[in-house]
Amino acid sequence: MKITFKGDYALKILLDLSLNYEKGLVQIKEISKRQDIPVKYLEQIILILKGAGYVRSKRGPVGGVYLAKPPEKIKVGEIIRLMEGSTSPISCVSRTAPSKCSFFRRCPFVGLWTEIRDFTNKIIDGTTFADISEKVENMSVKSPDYSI
Amino acid sequence: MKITFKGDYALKILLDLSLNYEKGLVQIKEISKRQDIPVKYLEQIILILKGAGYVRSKRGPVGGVYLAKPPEKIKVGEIIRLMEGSTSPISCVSRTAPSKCSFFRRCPFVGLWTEIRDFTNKIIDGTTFADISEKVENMSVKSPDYSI
DNA sequence: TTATAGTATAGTTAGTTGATAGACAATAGA
DNA sequence: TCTATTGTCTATCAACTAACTATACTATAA
Repeated sequence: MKITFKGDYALKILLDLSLNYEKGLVQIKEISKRQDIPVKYLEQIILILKGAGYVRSKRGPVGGVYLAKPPEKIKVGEIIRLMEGSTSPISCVSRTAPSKCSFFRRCPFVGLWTEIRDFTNKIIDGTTFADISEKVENMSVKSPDYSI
Repeated sequence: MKITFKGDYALKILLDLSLNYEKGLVQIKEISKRQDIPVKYLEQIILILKGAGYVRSKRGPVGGVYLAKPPEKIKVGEIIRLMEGSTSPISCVSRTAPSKCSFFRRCPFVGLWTEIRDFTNKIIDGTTFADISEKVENMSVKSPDYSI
């Protein structure tokens, strides 16, 4: 698994929205500033998140975006797969988009890739944005200037 | 960690040389055929492996390439890092080529990336080409047409 | 001397990443 | 209704990477 800026940005956006889940609407501009993401690029990512049902929005003045479901219902893994595709180290062991390899049936490396894939999935699917938010809040107690 | 064709090819090359460790010289052409790797691309990979000290060669007729050290002294992880670079899912937690992130000190995602990085390293550094060769040999007993 | 086999480096093509630009659509409030 | 504000949509682009492909060169055994 490789996380690019796109995936990293998406995670930061969802975390920002999670931390503001009770408040409601948040403006794209604000997220851009807080998370240091180019606003025009951020807009595109928001559209993907909207299309996948994680975010809803309201246009016009006092408009903004907000989470479509509670943070505890959104796994980090879902967002990574949405933005980056398969989490497998190599496509022959991908569950979401497998590719054929003539050696597959008897490839001596497959065991390694499968172990790594399974562990990775366990970690990222075992963490929700509620867990991540909680971490942030715990950090904020100790250092109140936390701004993410 | 993402394994591309380059890395995948390199692993297959080293496995081929490991299986032929006792025999000695192996021609690039032969490896190309057995492992189904474009010969010109394979040559480039061999040069990288040579430069890093894993392979030695002899030119001219009856020339060829061979392993510079025994298979049990070569970890899969070394080759992956040589060909693909860092094994970290994201550069902020890379040990080989770390990058700065303004959120790093208090990023709530870092824990996930670190766990994945450490597990990945454990797997690929805990396996040598002797282990992989052994797997192949065990497979071959059951299905003698194994050609990798 | 010549065929053989590795060495070295420079292209090439297609696709991806990380943006930027600009026109458009909805809506709250004057 | 007009206008400023905010999100929506599509196009474009430069830089980079992956995976080859091409070509000239060097060493060596017979």
